[in-house]
Amino acid sequence: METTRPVPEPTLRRLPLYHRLLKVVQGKGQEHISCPSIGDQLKLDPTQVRKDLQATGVTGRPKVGFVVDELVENIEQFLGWNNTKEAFLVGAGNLGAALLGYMKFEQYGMSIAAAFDVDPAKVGRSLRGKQVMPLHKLPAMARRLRVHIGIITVPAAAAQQVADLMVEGGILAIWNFAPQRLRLPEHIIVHNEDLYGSLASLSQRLEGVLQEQARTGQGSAA
Amino acid sequence: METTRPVPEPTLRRLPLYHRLLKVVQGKGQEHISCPSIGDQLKLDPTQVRKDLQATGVTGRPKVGFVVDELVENIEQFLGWNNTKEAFLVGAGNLGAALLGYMKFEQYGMSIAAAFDVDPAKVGRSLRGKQVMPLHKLPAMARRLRVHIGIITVPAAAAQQVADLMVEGGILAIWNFAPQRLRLPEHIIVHNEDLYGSLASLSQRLEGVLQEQARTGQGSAA
DNA sequence: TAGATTGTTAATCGATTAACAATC
DNA sequence: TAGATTGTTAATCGATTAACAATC
Repeated sequence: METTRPVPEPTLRRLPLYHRLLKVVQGKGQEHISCPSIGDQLKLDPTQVRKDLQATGVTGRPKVGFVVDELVENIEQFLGWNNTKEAFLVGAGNLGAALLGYMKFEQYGMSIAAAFDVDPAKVGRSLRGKQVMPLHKLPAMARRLRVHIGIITVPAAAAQQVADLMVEGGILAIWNFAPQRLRLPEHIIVHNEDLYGSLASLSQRLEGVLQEQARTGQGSAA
Repeated sequence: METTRPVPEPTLRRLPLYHRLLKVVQGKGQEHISCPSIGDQLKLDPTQVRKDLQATGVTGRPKVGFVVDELVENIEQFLGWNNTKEAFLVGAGNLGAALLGYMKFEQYGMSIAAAFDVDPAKVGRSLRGKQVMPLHKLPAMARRLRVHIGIITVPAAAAQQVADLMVEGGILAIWNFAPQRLRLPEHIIVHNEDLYGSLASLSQRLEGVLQEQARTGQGSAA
């Protein structure tokens, strides 16, 4: 029995990028598109684009390229954007509020069903149109509503405890925005967003450029 | 002349993780720590931990490990957390407000000096204690204050235009939260945060698990 | 000393990129 | 047809992991 190799993480992350471009192209009424053309617009290697698209199951025609409508449909299908999954968000602070309100996750296959918090001042009210429930109710509600995604936007110190409650509620995938690695059962899927790591990398690279400038004496005179 | 190899991106992203753990360890009064111990607590390979730490320039002692204080100091030094860099944030919406207020970036070497927006209703007011300025003033202010970091939290459609203004202002590093790839001069450092890509990956993996469950018939009965 | 841990070199692994025949 | 593009296999590249002598 052949074990189907999982689709590479980088590919999964690029698919929404293609989707966005394709929607624009679709809006212009263009029917076909080639990998070199996509690669050119997105600054990606054409071969890489082709491999990524093939992961979704589409096939193209030499000389012509791929059918735009088909590509859009396949990506949506492949990423499960058609059957929306429900999520619970824990931590109704600034970041939590931003995720609740700003992002149009519904288009991307996820709907945040409710928010949770321990702060009595927040519980019971509604935030960006979503009810804020007391945290201790999460496990029971997650089981009852069969919610499988948990979003953590609490301070680092509280993250592990929240994650434990999510697991107790049968949640299978956790999107963790707290700067804290979680200890979880093997089968749980975790994505650590880790903004500090991202910032660290950006700032270290910048440090290098600035020192280079200082050394060669080319200041901010552009 | 030997060209010093740049530190791998994944290493840079892990350094804040070590730092956080080390601060905890430091708080407990522990003086030394070994790579196997760090790896154990962070679920990372000990050799990887050693390589990462070596990138910052520290050396350890066999059998004993590394001096905690020295590690903390070296990481902070290496990531440039000691001399704080100033940043401008553009897009005073939900996410922008969250980044302005929630995150304690100051501890991590970055301070957001001001926010910008095109919305007259937002301009002139202050948000989370920071002034919101009209966008068109960004280039001149960035040059005058020698701000080198730009944070983009505007809708995708406006992102490129904002990026162009940043470049005009001499900004060297862009932290982009808009789901839009930017066309920039070669020397500009960009980090795309791309939450949709992250979500896509999470949800596709979950899809796989759910289908597996459906196939083998083990429902949510834990 | 014995044994854990470092520093370093080699092997593995996975993703990106290059090469090229097949095809429309 | 000629030539661009696909599909696929091979080469490259970089990061992770393994192996092992040096050392405290």
